[in-house]
Amino acid sequence: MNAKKIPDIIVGRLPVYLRALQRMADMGLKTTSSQELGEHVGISAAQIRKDISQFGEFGKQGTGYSIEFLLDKLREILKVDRIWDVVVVGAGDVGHALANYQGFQDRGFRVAAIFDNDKAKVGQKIGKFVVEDTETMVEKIKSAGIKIAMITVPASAAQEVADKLVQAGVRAILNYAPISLNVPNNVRVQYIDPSTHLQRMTFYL
Amino acid sequence: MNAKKIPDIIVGRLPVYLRALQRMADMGLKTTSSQELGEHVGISAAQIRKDISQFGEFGKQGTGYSIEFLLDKLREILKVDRIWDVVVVGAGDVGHALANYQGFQDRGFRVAAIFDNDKAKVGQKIGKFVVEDTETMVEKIKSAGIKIAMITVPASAAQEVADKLVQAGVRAILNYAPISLNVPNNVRVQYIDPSTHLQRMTFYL
DNA sequence: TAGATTGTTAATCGATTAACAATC
DNA sequence: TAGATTGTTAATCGATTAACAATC
Repeated sequence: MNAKKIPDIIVGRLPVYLRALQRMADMGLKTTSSQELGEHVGISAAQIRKDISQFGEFGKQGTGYSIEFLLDKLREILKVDRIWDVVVVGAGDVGHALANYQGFQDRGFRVAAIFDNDKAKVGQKIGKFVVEDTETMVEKIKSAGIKIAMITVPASAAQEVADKLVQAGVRAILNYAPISLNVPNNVRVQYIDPSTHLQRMTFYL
Repeated sequence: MNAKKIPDIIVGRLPVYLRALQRMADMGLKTTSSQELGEHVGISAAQIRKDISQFGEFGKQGTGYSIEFLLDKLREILKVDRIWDVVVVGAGDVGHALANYQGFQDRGFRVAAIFDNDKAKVGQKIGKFVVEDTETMVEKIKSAGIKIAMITVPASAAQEVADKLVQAGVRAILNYAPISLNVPNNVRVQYIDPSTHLQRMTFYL
């Protein structure tokens, strides 16, 4: 489908462009240039043009890019021109925050369920969700065809949860547990670990 | 101090090595090799040796690296051989989760205060913290000499908060608001946006 | 000693930037 | 038309990998 192989690093920048364009659209802007978009996201104009041109000729010489058109194209490329169901595993503070998070709206995602293995938590209400038992998780994910999960359990349990998710057919994992996960090649993992992110900056202090 | 300029991309991998080594130490292991460490974090052995060798000769031919020794060195390099005070701005669900987060322990950080501009939230208790008024923030950060902040306010308020933080002397910002921040060159920003992270993976689904 | 593994060099690979013809 | 900005090429820059002498 994608003629040439798109480098990972380019795919990684597209959501940033998408977010900035969405913001411009919200502000009522109609068109932008690689120059202007670059200033917003801190990336050179040349690189933005190169990145976007991997997927087609979406701009016009002299006038730049139609924001709405480019938004549509980027959503299509990133496959967020639809709504993906996502499950949360772990009903602690982070799981709680994610279940209530309004920021998935309009970005292509919707929390579908939240699981925990603690019987004391199972059955509890979190926002509009009822915490479900991890024991039923694989079956539920399989039958619902869910492909995306977020792990918010302690590090000690994270690999085990990841194994179950993979078994259930999940293909993309957002991991909040502070540990590197071992998954098959066809499964993607993204890591969110505040301490790790902070440690990337203390070097420069 | 650092003889040659260390590339950003290398600095970014060090916290991942640190985390894996900490885990190995917790498991009671004494030594490791670039090979073994690489398998844990999904990075080639050659790259790990190259990265580490930027800072000194920390290994021994034939036997590899002493985990404790390498931990000490990495903590020193990343400047997390001390405890950094960090402030949280925004007392919503994410701010709440961060204020209670146990994962900063032993990673070099400690939440020192949490601020919000909503008078209804000011004075409320969150774990062991009392939410403080954003109006007092700049003064407090300055007098405490705090250099690190986490922003968990809505996107619409994030740039304004960032400006205040910079004014207060903050040099490292972990931004949970879904927006690119504009800050001076001497201030670092790391971004945590679950939707953006998820969108990096949907491309491959 | 024999085996293992580092630190480093050189080769390869990939990403970014600069520049500009094409064209709206 | 004149001015602006794209898409693309070639040049540059930087990162990764492979290989191996050094040595524990």
